[in-house]
Amino acid sequence: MPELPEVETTRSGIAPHIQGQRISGVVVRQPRLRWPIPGNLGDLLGGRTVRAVERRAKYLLLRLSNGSLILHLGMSGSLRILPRDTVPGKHDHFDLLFKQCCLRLRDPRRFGAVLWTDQPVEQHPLIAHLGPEPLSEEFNGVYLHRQAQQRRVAIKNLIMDGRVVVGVGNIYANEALFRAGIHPARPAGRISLARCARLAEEIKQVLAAAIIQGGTTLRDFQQEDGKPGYFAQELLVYGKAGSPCPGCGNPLKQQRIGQRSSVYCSRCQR
DNA sequence: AAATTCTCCTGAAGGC
DNA sequence: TGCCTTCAGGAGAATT
Repeated sequence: MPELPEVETTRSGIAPHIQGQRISGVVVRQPRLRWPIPGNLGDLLGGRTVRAVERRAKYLLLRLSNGSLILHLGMSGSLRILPRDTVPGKHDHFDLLFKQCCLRLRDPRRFGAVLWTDQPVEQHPLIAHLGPEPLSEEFNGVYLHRQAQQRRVAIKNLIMDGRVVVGVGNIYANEALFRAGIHPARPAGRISLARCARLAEEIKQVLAAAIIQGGTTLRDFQQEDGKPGYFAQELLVYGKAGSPCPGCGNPLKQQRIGQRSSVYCSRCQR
């Protein structure tokens, strides 16, 4: 499922194909995503050139001269670059057509989004109140520790809260907490500065490593060329409940924390 | 105010 | 073989 590494992999994959290219058409086959795809996208986008392909949190931003197209992959979405005449599949909901190719959104569970804004994208309601990027210097141990003060919520929920830090979804939250030796259910306010620093560092490390591998493919995720991401083979705990802990050999436990499945070692993580 | 629950959706997997 | 139930989850909205 697309988290930050998968979205960044998608961004870097599609950018060379569409940056500087003119949009010749828009196809909407199924407008009912998380929010309806605007009906006038054809008029807004037709003939415009994609100036830049950027990412903020898990949102992809296609910058045009008259505004920005905001794309979100939800949890089962993927974007591919295809020949223009490729026959669409069942869940291929949206195409942007270019002279040489087609950018196609596939999203079986339809939790994704295709939105438009003609305002500065930083002011969009979905983006304006987001926390810092995890790979930025702004996100560090001191910052995380400060955010955790007086908070009784589980640390795993805190690092998955987009107002605190963006882009950390369930897979990488589990992995980072294991690598940092912190129990996912530990109250956020009861973690020392040193351990917050370790956690912030592990979040950065695991995200950066996953970007290099092209993200994690469990079921749906595909890179822009249709290939899977290869970070799944480097996951230490996610999806491995019952297996021996890579650190101590004890069976990994699974527990729901904040409606999310969490995997951890009760011996290595405190 | 903070924390929890609900909601959208499809497909895989398990039970009988 | 097939139908039913359960689970998975990003993140905004609603509720406690």
